Amino acid sequence: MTDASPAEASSAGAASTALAPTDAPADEATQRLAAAIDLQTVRVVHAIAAHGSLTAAAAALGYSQPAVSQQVRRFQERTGVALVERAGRGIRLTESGRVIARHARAVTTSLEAAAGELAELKGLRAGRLRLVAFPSASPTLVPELIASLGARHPGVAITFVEAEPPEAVEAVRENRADLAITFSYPGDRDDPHRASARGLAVRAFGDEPIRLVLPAGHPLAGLDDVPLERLADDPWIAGCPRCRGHLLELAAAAGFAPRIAFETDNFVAVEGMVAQGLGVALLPALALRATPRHPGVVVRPTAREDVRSLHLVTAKGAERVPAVAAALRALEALDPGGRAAAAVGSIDDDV
Amino acid sequence: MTDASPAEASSAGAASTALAPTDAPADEATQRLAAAIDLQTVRVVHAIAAHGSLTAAAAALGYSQPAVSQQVRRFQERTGVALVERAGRGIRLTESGRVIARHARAVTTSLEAAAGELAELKGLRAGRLRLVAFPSASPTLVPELIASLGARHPGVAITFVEAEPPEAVEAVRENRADLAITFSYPGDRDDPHRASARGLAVRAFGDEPIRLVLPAGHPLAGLDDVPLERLADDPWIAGCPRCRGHLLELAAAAGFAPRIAFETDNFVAVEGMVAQGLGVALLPALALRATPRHPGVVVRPTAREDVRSLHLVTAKGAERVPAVAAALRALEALDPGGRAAAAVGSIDDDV
DNA sequence: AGGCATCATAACGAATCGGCATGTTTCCGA
DNA sequence: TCGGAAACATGCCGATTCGTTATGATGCCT
Repeated sequence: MTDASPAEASSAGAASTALAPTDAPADEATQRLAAAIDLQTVRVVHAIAAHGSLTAAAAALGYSQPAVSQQVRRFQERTGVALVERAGRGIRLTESGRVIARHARAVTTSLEAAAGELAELKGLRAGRLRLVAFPSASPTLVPELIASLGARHPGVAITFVEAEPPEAVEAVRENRADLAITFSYPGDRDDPHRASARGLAVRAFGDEPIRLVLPAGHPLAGLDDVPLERLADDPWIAGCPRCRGHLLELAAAAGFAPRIAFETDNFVAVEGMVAQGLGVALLPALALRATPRHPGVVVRPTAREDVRSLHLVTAKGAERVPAVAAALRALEALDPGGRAAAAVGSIDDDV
Repeated sequence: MTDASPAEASSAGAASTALAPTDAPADEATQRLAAAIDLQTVRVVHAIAAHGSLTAAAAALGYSQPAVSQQVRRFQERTGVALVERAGRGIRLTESGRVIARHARAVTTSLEAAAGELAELKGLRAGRLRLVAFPSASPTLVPELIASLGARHPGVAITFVEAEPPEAVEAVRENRADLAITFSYPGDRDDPHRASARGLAVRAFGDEPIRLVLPAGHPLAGLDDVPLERLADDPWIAGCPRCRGHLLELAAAAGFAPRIAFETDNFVAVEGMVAQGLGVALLPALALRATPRHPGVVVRPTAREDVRSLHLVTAKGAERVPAVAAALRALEALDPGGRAAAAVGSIDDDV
């Protein structure tokens, strides 16, 4: 029967049934089989199909020959489906084996695509970082972070939204942001990192000095550091609403209640007002670092070296998210509190 | 920052890199990751994505909650890629987790398709059986097998090719056939099941009686069984080439050398010749079963109840191929040697 | 503050896996 | 026809993985 007339007799309906795509909701037998198919079997069968023998497949996979042999045998044992049959001193795939080999490509391709995307994320050639930070970080820390991160990992898409600490923390909690840069005052009554940050990961990010901003001609402008109580009678310009709380606290600690003449959350405006002699102000170092010093003001540390604490807030476990991890590393590399750069008198020497 | 103006700042080239499909030949990192992704993780992540929590995913998969928890943790440990992060008292998928969840569909779909096809094969709603059998089985065993198998498993595509035993065995060996029905004579010199069938699985399929065909008016036509030696002087009609060998052997055993007057491999023609009184013949029972008896002949068993042996030949291990297994079962259910049906005198009562 | 829901951790037993050593079968060449 | 080589099969062992139960930690809600 080499090339003799093949008297073929096909039973009725064979092709139609055999070729019908299985879009029916997997019957029980299918499900049992699907559960029995493990990736190792798929890989092994794929290798066998590609290389033609168990030995060659084993070599290609970096396994020993018996390992492959057993893998195949186990599948047969637990499913009753033979994948190979002996052919001379070698083997060949059965119909079932070829079925698996055929689908193996699709599976491994999908998995490799997934692995590729993961590698992109892990290698930070992809991924995203949704950043939230308080206003005075916007012109300082945030651009520095974005520059540093963008240079090292051009594939990471960074988005930034400005928000005060409570809203920033909430954004992380609600998964609208991956990383929040926040601050808190030592005795903050409603420190968002106390109540509302539970369930989140909060990292200390150093302390940011609080500076006194005085008109250039102020009587105390000559002092190296200024005791707050000596400004008890000066009019005050309060910064952002939250900063105002801090001012009240520091003043109380110094034994007086500040007379707040003006209020604005625009720290550039604060400087302008101080320069005009409308009052004195407390500003965090970062806010001062954002712009060149106004010629009409002088900046002095407070005698107590008051600070506010910076924090990095993420979801718990998010430190393992590559983009977040990279951002955290980049932030640590920055000068967190801005002490060095913001040291009095050397404010302008930007990095 | 609920719906405040989102001052988005995206680092350069983010989108392009992030969205570029990974058609590059998987780099090393990708390969390590691909190897680390196991099916269980994929299933677990898929379930988490679908159900929103580890507990629900565990329930859906039929596992305990810690099992799922650990599965996720192990993946993180061995790849350094976080799949979930805490969110309140629950969890949510990270970017990486969503990547896997997204591809999980493709993977499980492929696997289910494969499982479906395997189930089809296993359940014999699909599959094929390439059958080879010797000529006198063509009108008897083969149609019966096809009918029986086709009725029980309409999805199995059966093809049949007629071939003498040596070619049939070779067809199985060369994977041009899945199942061969063959025969051999007791003392067959070149029994294909001895030398050439090594490496194949050969099953005994019972013995088929050899009948004497005599002209109706032959002097020995009245005997119940005919000693062969009493036909030493009759002219003989030899059947197929291989049958001729058997005839010579049986005659030799009976102590004579048959005078072969005619030769044909067409057993219908043999009967016609015998009816014309041109000689006597030996025919296997199956050949006789194929057609109604010619009125001019009588059929008698030989005194020694000579037989030829039938065999079923498959590739080693092929008995686990569903279609082959079903065919073997169906064949065993048939009356192998055709003894009952082919018993003398009751030849015509077909099943 | 207490109760419930959810996830994390620890410890344990079972199953799986892969390697090595060795046996069996088949092919091939002298 | 008789080794020898090639290929797969098998038995056994140590290591690892996996899933379970029991228990702890945390966060949400009333």
